[in-house]
Amino acid sequence: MSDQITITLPDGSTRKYDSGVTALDVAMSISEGLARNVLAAKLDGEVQDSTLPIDVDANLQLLTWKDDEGKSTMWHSSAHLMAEALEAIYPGIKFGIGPPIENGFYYDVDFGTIDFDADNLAAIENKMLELAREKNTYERSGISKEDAITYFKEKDDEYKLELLEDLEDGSITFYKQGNFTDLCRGPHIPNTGYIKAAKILSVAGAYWRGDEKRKQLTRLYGITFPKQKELKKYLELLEEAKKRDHRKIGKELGLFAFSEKVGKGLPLWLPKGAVLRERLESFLKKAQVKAGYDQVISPHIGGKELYVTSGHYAKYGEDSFQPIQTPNEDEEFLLKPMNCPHHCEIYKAVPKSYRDLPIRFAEFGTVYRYEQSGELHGLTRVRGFTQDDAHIFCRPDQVKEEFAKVIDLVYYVFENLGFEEFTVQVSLRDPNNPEKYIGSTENWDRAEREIREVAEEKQLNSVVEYGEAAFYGPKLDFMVKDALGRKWQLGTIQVDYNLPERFELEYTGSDNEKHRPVMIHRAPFGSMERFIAILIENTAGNFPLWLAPEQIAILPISEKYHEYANDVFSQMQESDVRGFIDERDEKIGKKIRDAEMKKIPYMLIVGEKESADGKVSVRMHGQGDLGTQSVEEFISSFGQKVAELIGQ
RNA sequence: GCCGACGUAGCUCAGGGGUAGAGCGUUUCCUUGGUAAGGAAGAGGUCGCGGGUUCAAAUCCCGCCGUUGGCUCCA
Repeated sequence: MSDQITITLPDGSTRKYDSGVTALDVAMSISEGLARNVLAAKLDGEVQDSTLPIDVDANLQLLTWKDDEGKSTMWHSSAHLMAEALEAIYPGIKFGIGPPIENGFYYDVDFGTIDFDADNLAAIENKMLELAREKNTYERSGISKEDAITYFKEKDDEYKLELLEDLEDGSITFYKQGNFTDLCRGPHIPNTGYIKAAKILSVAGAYWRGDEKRKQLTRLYGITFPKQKELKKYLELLEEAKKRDHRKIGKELGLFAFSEKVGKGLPLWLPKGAVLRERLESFLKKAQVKAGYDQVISPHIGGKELYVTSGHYAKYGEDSFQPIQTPNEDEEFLLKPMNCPHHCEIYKAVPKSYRDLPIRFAEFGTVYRYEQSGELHGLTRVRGFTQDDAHIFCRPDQVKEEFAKVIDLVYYVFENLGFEEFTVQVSLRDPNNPEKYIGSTENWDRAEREIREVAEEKQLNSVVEYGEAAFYGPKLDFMVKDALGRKWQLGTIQVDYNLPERFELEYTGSDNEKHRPVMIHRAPFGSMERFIAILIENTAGNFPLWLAPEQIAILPISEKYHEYANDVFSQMQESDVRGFIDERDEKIGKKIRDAEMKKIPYMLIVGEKESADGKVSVRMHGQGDLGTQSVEEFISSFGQKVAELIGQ
């Protein structure tokens, strides 16, 4: 072993150390402050404990709280700390897994017969901090599989024993801090003292190994910080996020509602919500006309055979709304869960030539799916929703071009609605579960290849997810996060070779032979319900002018100016400006406050001065007084603003 | 569907074994006021629904319904 090794730091500089130096030593040699903040080390790209000796030349990055990997190391260690605290309070409990996650960490716990008090999380937090103050080191040790099994047998922890089954002897490590020892690959922070603030965020059930047939453990979600102040900031951020929740804003602004009598998961659109939705539909319809789509309309139900043919019945029939009976006992209809089978039949209604393709059938089609009750969530997961659906029927040689055009359309939609943060996900088959999918392997391979190629040609920054495909074809999904950080699929584009086969779709080629078209399913919004939910959370209810259900509020100073206010209002209505007059017997300050709370883009104040000069005082939401304008001036500038945003 | 929590006036919420409270909203009256809450009076609830315990249940227990945090699922 050489006595000296060379450490290369991220800035390219090199330093020489004695072999066996630790990352922490290196940090110390740079500055004591740095050493205090080092949570883990990245050695030649591999994250590891900062306290491990280094005995070869290496690239070293010191990970702190500023690095995602630093954070996740600390949260991983925090999961162990929470487990230690839990074990101290509830001796005899068993542990599943306890990984770091995007915001914090969790640990799955089997409390057995112990009565776990979910209302007293503060006791756990306090215990964690008490243990943290002991600055116990996280001690890593290699252990033989046999000894590891013995340890957990003694502890009677069947979960850890099951995890051990999958591990190779010789690669097993334990980490011990204070009184808690865990099977763990690491890495960990040097000691518990780095954890200065802890919060248990929620308690939930979670199936062991994600399998609903197995035991449900109690999952405790938590988060920790190196400073108390940061925890406070994080909790404030969470509070802010909750204020943007579409369920809250939807109620406040009177956009939508639910009714027990109508049924859960079946949203009711109130007048203002309906305007918002109608505006979005017009916007997309217009873009679709330009992109060569034809609007079609199909009924809300379809004969059972339609779905037997499509394969939806075999796949989802059992778990769906059950077939609708008619007085004629042999007849059964299903509430449509998808528009594609109907669109296939529309395609078949008229014989097609290769010259007709591509054909693009678009429909805002309302579909019904019996989602599991526990899954329902505001407008993002419902049982009845409207897809901005379209199906493109094209020749095999047109697939990629058509697919690319749809991507452009999705980007057009997202850009105009200010959706900047989204991820593009290529959703492919689960290679371990081929029975989940219909159709030939060749067709699947082809469809998946085409999607990946287009994604590459379009230079989409996409991630590949296996097992996320639809049962009939792979997808390109556009994913966004809601106010609480949950991921949802909005836009989707799917290549499908299978339904055309099942429905025996054909076109006559230039060779005068019959050929099979390819289908592309696509929905830029995904569903109107989910899209609007995310739009509400993105904008906090401050919709762009062209979408706002109420664009103006006319606020007369007193009753004397109601006549003038009505005069102004009818001029607005003639120019398709949406709004209302606040004729309540209230002072102007009150009317302004209420209009501000309702997030109405423009308030037009009219009183003595304005009525005398044929003007309005314009006040913009969130901005304040903009001064006076003539009614004509306002209308024309307003019209321009709307035109800029919607292009119509 | 599973585990946990919650359900009181239109909304937001307090209360809690002796048959209900606040603020906002709403209604009426006074006020006619110039850029984020004028004043007064009134109406409004079988405390989600159904059982049980009790002299007495909105309050305690059980079931159901709904909402909700997760898990599983998601055409």
